[in-house]
Amino acid sequence: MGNIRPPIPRGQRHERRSAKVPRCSTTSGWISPRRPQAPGLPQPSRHRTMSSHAYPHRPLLRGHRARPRLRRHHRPGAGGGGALGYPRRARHRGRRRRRLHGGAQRARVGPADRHLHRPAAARQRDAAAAPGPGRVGRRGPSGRRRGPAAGDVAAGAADRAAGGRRARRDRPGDRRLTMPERLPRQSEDFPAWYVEVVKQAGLAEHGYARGTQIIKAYGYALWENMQAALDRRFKATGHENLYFPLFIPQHMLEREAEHVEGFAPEVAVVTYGGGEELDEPLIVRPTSEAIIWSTYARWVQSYRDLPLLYNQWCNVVRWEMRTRLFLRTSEFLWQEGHTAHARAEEAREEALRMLEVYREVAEDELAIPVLTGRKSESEKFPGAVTTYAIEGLMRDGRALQCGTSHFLGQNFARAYDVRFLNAAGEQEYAWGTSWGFSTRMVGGVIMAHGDDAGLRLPPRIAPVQVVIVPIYRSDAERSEVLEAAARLHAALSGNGVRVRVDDRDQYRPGHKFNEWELKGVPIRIELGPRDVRADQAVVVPRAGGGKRPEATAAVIAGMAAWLEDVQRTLYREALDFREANTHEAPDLATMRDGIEGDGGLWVGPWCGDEECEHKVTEETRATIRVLPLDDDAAGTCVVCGRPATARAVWARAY
RNA sequence: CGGGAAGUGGCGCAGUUUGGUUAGCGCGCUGCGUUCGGGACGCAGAGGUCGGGGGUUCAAAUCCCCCCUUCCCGACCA
Repeated sequence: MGNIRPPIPRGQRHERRSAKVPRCSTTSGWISPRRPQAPGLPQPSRHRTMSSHAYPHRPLLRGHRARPRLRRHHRPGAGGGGALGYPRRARHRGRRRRRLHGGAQRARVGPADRHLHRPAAARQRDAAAAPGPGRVGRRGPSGRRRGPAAGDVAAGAADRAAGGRRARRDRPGDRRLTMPERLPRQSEDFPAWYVEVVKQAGLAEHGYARGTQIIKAYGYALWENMQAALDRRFKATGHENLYFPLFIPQHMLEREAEHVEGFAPEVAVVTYGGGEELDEPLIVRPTSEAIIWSTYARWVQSYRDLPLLYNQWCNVVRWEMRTRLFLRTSEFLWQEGHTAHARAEEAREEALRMLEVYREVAEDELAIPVLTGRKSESEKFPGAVTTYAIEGLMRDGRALQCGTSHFLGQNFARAYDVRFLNAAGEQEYAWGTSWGFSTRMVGGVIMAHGDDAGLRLPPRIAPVQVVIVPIYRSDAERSEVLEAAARLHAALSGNGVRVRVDDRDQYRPGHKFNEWELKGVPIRIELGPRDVRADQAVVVPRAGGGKRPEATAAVIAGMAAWLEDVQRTLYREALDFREANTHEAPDLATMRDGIEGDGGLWVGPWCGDEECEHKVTEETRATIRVLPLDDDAAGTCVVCGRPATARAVWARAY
């Protein structure tokens, strides 16, 4: 596959550039080009700043052609930082930059950077010089594209028989695709398969700003079904929804030390609004603990005000280095629950209760088996006492964190002064939890279940559960079949099945079969004249079975159960896959080889020392995904041989 | 931030090395017709600031300079 670009209409690309000066601008990091740095916050240095070229707040930035990047740590005396000190990462990057620039105490790094690289034109010349493979199309002698070449027919048939898709490469070794709707094979190039399936199934495409995404109707419908599954469980466990603002005054975020240190590098800040520089920059929320706990301070006086059990559905922004549709985007959608309690045990129970809600939704609704447990110190949420997580295994052998629930202790209550008078008449800090589940899980569903033909969606969350594809030749047949399809549609949808009739005239049935398989619809019904006459339909589940004719009455009566079969099959296959790819780690070397090979989950005793944890990560690029709660800590650490304090599950993760 | 690849109709690309008629091809799209049980075909059409800005030239998609954007790998990352 070549590069995959967001399909930006040229007109719009142009327009974007010549657009009117925006009323406010967002920059990454705590950067304001004309002002001294706001005190107290560390300066992240690893992110790019949007330049004045792309976002021309011209009146304010005139004369600042160079990138308006200010780096606190280039200044003398900045090393001590504010009261909160530096984030580790910022410090590290700082060292690196000083090397590059000969230690110059520069406040602004301008185009000098650029000269370190080869000019784009030169790079393009180099590329042009390299001979590429010839253009390949699936073309017969007549110049037609379609219609497999003679040799392909047998292969295609064999492929289909095996449940796979027809061979789609013209020559061995040619990785290019001839058609936008053909998918790369999952086994050959998983990342390419992922991007293509997301696009071709109509789930999402790239946005216009770096790392953003446009969630299309089909992808959003999938998310809405996940939302519904979560939301009704939140309500059932006593929570209410509310909404806090997108913008958070900068000072608010600074109060919890670990929290700000964890998030500072990936925060976006608004410094201009209404054409003027703001007195106090506004953070675009990366999460809402700061603003919510600030508010809880006003809401809580006595133990009678507790617990507070709130959730919000919203977007958050985190400036990420590398992004992938759904899995890691600069802006994403999620829910964040925030609760406050009078007693520690109660908060701890709440965190575990919501972890269980996440487990249930992942397994019962998304059909993704997950491991539950707590995170190691280095992986936990900044500001939490304990982070719990559910962790799933994707079909490429990498793990995906599917949801997190945090026991916050009194950390945020102390930072934001949330105190209450207890029954004994004493002032006490409240105990907190927070928990989140995001659109990332759309990516999880894709990667946990998808196959070479495309998505396979669990029926409980599939936007379309059943698609009816009518088949006909003449006009008479057409109306006969479409009438029968409409009757079937009415009957199924009357039973609560999400069903659609694909009556598009411009595509033939075969095309529709492939398209709906790509889109992961759990059950397809083929309905032709022969079926109508026999009062039957052909039923084709996306997972777990072949085609079979069924009497119309049976289709109507049996559909709910068949959908459940698909749901079960997907879960079963995912569970079998996980079990086949979960290994006991006897020692570091075995683990390294295994992870290097097929990936998977590697379980082994761990002494609890961060040094051992880092050593494994250095050697294998795997991290501790979870420390299962119920496992005993028998054995000795796979790294150092000391007695274990926990069993750890290791994997390379998304 | 380091390394690599790329920007030409909606999508995928050719053309750039060696500047020169009117910028091509496939898919998709529109209309009509024939088709329709596993990705149909014919005919006719529509659609392009060659990423942006400068420069060189009689002449620039093509040469030079600057800039922007995207993708991949690494570093980084809840």
